[in-house]
Amino acid sequence: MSAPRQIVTRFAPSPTGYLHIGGARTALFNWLYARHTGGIFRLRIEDTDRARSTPEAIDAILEGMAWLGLHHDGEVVYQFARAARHREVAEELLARGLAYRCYATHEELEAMRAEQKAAGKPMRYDGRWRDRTLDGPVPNVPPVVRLKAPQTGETVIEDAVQGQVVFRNDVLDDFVLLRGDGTPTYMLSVVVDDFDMGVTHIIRGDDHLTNSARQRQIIDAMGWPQPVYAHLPLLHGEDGAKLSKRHGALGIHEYRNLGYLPEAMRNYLLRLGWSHGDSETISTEQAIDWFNLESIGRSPARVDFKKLNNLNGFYMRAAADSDLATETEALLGRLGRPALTEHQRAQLLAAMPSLKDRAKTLIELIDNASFIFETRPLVPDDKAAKALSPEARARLARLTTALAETPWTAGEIEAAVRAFAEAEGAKLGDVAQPLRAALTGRTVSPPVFDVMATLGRAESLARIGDQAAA
RNA sequence: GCGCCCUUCGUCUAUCGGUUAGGACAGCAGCCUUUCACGUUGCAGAGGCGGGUUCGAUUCCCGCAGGGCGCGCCA
Repeated sequence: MSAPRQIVTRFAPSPTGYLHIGGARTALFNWLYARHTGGIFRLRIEDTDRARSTPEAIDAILEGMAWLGLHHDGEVVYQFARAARHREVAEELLARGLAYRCYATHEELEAMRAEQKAAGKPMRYDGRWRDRTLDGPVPNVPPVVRLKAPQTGETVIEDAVQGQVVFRNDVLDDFVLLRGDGTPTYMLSVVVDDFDMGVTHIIRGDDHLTNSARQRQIIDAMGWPQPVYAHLPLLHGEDGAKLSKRHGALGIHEYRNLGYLPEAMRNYLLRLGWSHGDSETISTEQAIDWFNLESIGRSPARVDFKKLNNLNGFYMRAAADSDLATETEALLGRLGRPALTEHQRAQLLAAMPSLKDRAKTLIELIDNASFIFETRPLVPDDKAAKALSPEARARLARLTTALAETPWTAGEIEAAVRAFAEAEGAKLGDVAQPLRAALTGRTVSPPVFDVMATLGRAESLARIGDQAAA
C-alpha cells in the first residue's frame, strides 16, 4: 500500500465569460470533495486564450466563488504565466522522440479534413509528418509540435462517475502540443499544471471526457502518475436544451442580485446530480460530511428555478433576522435604491420575522416590505382600492376613534380591533382587509397587526386617516 | 460521418434482481387563518422501444430510438 496522499482538487475555469451555473456546480463539487477528505482545493485560471480572456471575467469568477463561499487554498494559478514551463515539457517530449514537428499548413489541414468528411471518414490528423525526417530545405512554415501518440491498443480512463471508458488509439490522433508561435495548447497546459500542482482528482464537466484520453497519453509519455477522473454530466436549461443566456446560463453573480442566498444555491447545486437517499435540505456542514464521488449521477440534469425558490425560501426562514436585514439592505444598495434611514432599518428588522416567512427571494421580501419604504399618502393598487369601499372608509374612521387609547403592541391592537369588529357586528376580515389596504396599499401583506406595530401609532393612524371617510 | 456518454413521475432524484417503484419541487383539493405565506392532510403523476439472461427484471447483457458531448495551431 502506498502512503495516503493528501487529496488535491482544482477548479480551472477559462476567463472568457462569467461563471455560470454549470461551472459553479463543478467548483462546488471540487470544493466539497477537498473539504470532505481534508484535502486541498485549488483555483487555476486558464487564461491561455489571450484573445478571449478578460480581466472582467476573472473578477466575475473570483467574486462568484467568494459569494458562494467556495474558498480556494493557496495562490490562484494563472496558466498563461506558466507557458515557459509547458514549453519545456514539450521540448523534453521532442528530445525523447515522443513528439515531433509538423510543418503542415492550415490550408493543407483544412483540405485534409474536407476530404475526410467527403469520403465519410473520421476527421483527424493523418500523421503526415510523424515519421518524416527533414532532409532538404525547411518549409517556410513555423512548425507545431505534435504528440507521437500510440496508434494501436487502447487508452483507458477509469472514471469515478462514468466507470471504465475505453478509447481505441486509432481514433485518437497526434494532437498539437505547441503552436507554430511556440505557445502551448490547452491539452498540454492542463496536464503540466495539474501535475505541478499535485492535483490528484480531476472533477470537471462531461465535455472533457474525450480530452481525458489525450491528456492521459501525455501523462503516460512523461511517466507521471494518473489522476482520478470524475466527469460530471452537463447541466441543461429548463427546456432541456443546452444552457443559454435565456434560461439559467446567468452569471452566478446575477443570482445574488435576484435575491438568492449562497447557502440555498449550494444546496440546490449539490442536488443537481448528487444525492444522499431522500435528503433534500442539506446544510453545508452535512454536505461536507456526506459528499462522495460514488453518489454522483450519470445523467444530465435541468435547472429548475421553482425548486431553487423553494430551497431559498427555506434558508431565508432559517436565517437570523439580523443577517437577513443586513443582506436585504446590501441588495437594496446594489439595486441603486435609496439608503435606509435609521428608523427604516429598525422597522425592517422588527418586521423581519413575518417578512421572511412569506418570501422566496430577497427581491420578493423587499417588495413585501414596501410599506416600510413608501411614504404617505399611499396610493392603493387596484385591488386595495376595491377593498376601500365607502362603507369600509366610514368604518376606518370609526376605528380610528376606537384605537385612540390602545397601547401600541400587536397583541393589544389585535384585541382592540377584534372588539371593534364585534361591536360593529362585522367579521374580523371585513375590518382587517380595508385596514391592510389603508396601511400598505395592497391586499396582501404580513399580518396587519404586525404591520401596525412596525409602523408605530402615529404613522398607522395617519395612513388610516388618509383613507378614512369623515 | 466517426468516437464516447446518457435514458425512473412535468423537474431533481431513491432503488445496490423480488417494493402497492419511495421522497422532494411544481400542480390540484381540503384544513389552518385578518390577506398572503408557513404548516398540515390528501389526490394525480414514471421505469423510451425490442430482444435476451433469470423462477423473477426499473435493476444484468445486446440491439434500436431519442438526447448530449467531442472530433481546432479554443479552452
